[in-house]
Amino acid sequence: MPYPINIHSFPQAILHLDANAFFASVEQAVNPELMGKPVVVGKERGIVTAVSYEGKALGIKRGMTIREVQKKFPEVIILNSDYEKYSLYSIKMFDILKKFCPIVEEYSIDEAFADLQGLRGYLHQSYETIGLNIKETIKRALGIKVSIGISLTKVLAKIASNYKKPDGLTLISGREIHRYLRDLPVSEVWGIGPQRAALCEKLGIYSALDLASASEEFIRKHFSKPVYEIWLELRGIQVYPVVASTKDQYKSLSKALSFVPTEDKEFLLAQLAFNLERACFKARQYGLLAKRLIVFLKDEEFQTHSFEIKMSLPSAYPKELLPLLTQAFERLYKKEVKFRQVGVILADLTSKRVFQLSLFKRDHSNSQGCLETLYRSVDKINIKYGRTTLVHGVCLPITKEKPLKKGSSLKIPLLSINLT
DNA sequence: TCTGGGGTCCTAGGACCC
DNA sequence: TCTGGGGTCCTAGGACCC
Repeated sequence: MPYPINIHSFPQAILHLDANAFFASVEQAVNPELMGKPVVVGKERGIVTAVSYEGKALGIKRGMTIREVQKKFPEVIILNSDYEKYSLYSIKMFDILKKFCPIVEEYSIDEAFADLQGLRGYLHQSYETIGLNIKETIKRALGIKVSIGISLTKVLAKIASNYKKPDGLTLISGREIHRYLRDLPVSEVWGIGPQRAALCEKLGIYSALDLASASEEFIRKHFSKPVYEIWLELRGIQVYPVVASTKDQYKSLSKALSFVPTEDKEFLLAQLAFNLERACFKARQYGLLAKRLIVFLKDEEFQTHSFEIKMSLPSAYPKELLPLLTQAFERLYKKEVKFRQVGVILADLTSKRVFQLSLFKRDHSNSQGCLETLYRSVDKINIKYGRTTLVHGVCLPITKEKPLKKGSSLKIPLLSINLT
């Protein structure tokens, strides 16, 4: 396939790799019988989380209910999602990419950026050849098709990888940028969401080229910093570096659940407490402790109301955090307002090991040590018998009448204990 | 004591992404 | 996709301090 591109005009180059319909592709790769057939993942949630290209061709989209798919397309193969399997494939895929270019940023489970600058000379290959080799190696080793885009900046590389979707390879050189931006709606540029797109339209900017051609003065006058940076990237000026790092370190960690809007105070607090349990559980699994706790409620108009509490000692233990959660909730709750979602964020996360080695040296005689021991046992039981076997009593009213939104399946705790 | 200007830090809320 | 869940980063405004 010809790529009529002057690859010698690259002063710098960034590659974006995007696995196509990743979860469904992995399932097809694992089970060759599924190859070429419409496959849908997300059975356990009742909602389509991923669709193979054969399924997309039928008109199946993300977010559809599984029931609807079964009814309309009985031939479709419907599977539970298996994150561990996908993570494994993700790691293998990125490992291959790293063999070609050492500087790789794992952006999400199925996307990565790589800095190609200087590699052309080093590998004695054109960027196009490098891209093709990466694609072929991944296809051969893993049975997965990916799309690759190569251009001057991250934003342009994103546009390039998106240009030809299943199994594509697109290079955008400096002198060709305008050709790719001309027919691209500004709302499809990475970083331009509904709000910024609406502002663009108001200012007479419709295509990505309109945005890129605006003057610096105009951009600075009407837009915020992120849009200014996108503007630079569209013009081929690198703003966002490729940060080589594995994406396994969280800066924050959150849990939230939506329900039919209610002002039931006991119910809302129970939901919050349950979210806190889940967030803390996850933090403990990663060996993390939080220095800040943020509690938020979303009202019927989708406005969020949040309150932040700083902990004197980092924690991932509901026993310690529940009183703080309750305080925060009291400040945010208004009895005349209905809320549709509540959640917690654990922020300023630090590694448990580092914290303990420096301060406590695994001393179990202090309260933190006791809590850690206690929760280690709780976690063992919950892992063995289900995540909500042991929870704090305050969570129990989540089982109250409030019907949950479609598709959500909340497991009801078997047992609650008062951890003292 | 008042006025003014300017810097930094913090926090609640927004916007966006996958 | 009339809006699910889990992340990151930015910003406006207040508090506080010279």
